[in-house]
Amino acid sequence: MKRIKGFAVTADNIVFTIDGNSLKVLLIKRKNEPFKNMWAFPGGFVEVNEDLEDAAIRELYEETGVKNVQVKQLGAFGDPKRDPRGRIVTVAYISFLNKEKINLKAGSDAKDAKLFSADKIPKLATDHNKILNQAIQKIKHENLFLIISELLPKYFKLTEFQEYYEILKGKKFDKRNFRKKILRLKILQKTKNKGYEKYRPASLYCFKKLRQKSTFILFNKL
Amino acid sequence: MKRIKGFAVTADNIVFTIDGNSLKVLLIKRKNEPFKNMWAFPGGFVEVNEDLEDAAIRELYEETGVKNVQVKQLGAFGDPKRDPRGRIVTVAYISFLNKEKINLKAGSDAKDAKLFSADKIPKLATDHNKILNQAIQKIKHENLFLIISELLPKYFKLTEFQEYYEILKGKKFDKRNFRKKILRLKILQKTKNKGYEKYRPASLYCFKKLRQKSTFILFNKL
DNA sequence: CCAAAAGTGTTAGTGATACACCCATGT
DNA sequence: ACATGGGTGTATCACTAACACTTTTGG
Repeated sequence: MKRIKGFAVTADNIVFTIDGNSLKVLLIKRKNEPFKNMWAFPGGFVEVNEDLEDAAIRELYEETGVKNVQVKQLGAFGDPKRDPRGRIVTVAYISFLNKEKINLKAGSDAKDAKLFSADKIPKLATDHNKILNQAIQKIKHENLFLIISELLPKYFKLTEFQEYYEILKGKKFDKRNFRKKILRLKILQKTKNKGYEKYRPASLYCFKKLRQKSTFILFNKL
Repeated sequence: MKRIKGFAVTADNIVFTIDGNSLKVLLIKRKNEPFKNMWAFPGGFVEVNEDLEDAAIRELYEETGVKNVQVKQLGAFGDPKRDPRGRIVTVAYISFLNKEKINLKAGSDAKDAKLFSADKIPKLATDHNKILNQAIQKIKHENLFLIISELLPKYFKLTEFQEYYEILKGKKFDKRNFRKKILRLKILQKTKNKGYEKYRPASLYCFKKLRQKSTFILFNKL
């Protein structure tokens, strides 16, 4: 483990997905010191000529094979004692992925990659538990519809939409009221497709292509 | 102007206040290269053993004499080309100050310090215009009551509260409806003090000391 | 008594919540 | 025919928005 002179900057990814009926976080098991064998966010050093966000996306790809991700910055974490190698400031990025897109592969820096339920997180490397808590707080106060649109597949049932909403909010909603509320917003489009299942097939919906203005309206509606 | 090897990290302060009838931002005129003589946020290099937030608070004090500030992180900005001296990542912090507390003094790195109306900002050093826009966007989606509580003096008239709210929202509200709404939230306490002015004196209010729970409720009410 | 800001109530509309049954399909 | 999840309407309540006059004070 070599010490670092001056400042170094890392980019870390907090990748959320919904699987089964809970919110999950993608973590990797560290292969190297420091924090060897502990679970941590996928991430790593930003290169000197690389943009912070690009570094996050690159690291995520290298360590987990995940591609084409939209990331959103959570913030910088720079406690002087957060890394024994020296002064390492990390910039954390949040992303949301449909579970189908997560094709777990262990990369260079990771022995193993795994999804953990957000409410059953082990002790993570360095300050990653603190960062994760902040991320979870943040998403609770964000526009859930935008988040859900990233988590859902292209076509989905209203019931699935509601399930995701309930997982993110952490509580149940009345089906009739929920449907009225969503449909009133006119952000969804009913398609002619029907889900094929054991029982009565549901209508499938997709998101309308939004213009600037409607995105803004959405923002204020929760 | 000396070049920097590897990474350096700075902390910048975006200080908002309300003065007259507009939202203002505190800027300093840079004394040194790069961006000499341009307006910029008060800020500077984080020391190797210093926490990011502490650095922001220290720099703000050194450059403007402002003390006892609560700062909130906006995020990290790290375009590789944002500073000609090399790779400098900045972490930006937002704070809100009652105008009385801003006692402008030009410090080591600043020739001059001044409040600018948020809608009349000149071309600033490096990416500071971009950062400021992001800060303004952020506060529009934040809990205005918490922000107003930092901007107002300890005792204030409901009319002042409403003025501040209107400035932050960028529109006018009906006085009767506004008062009903605020008072219904029960976050304010009427005091026995009365403002002394030319005309009919107004009751002065202050914020109740909030417990955890009410802070949370507040959060969801806008 | 005049000027200026403080203070106060009612009504109509809109969105949120609570609540229970029938429908379409596969087996 | 039954089991399962899909789909629908109505009544109440709370909050929002529109709207104008009286009160208190200093000069």
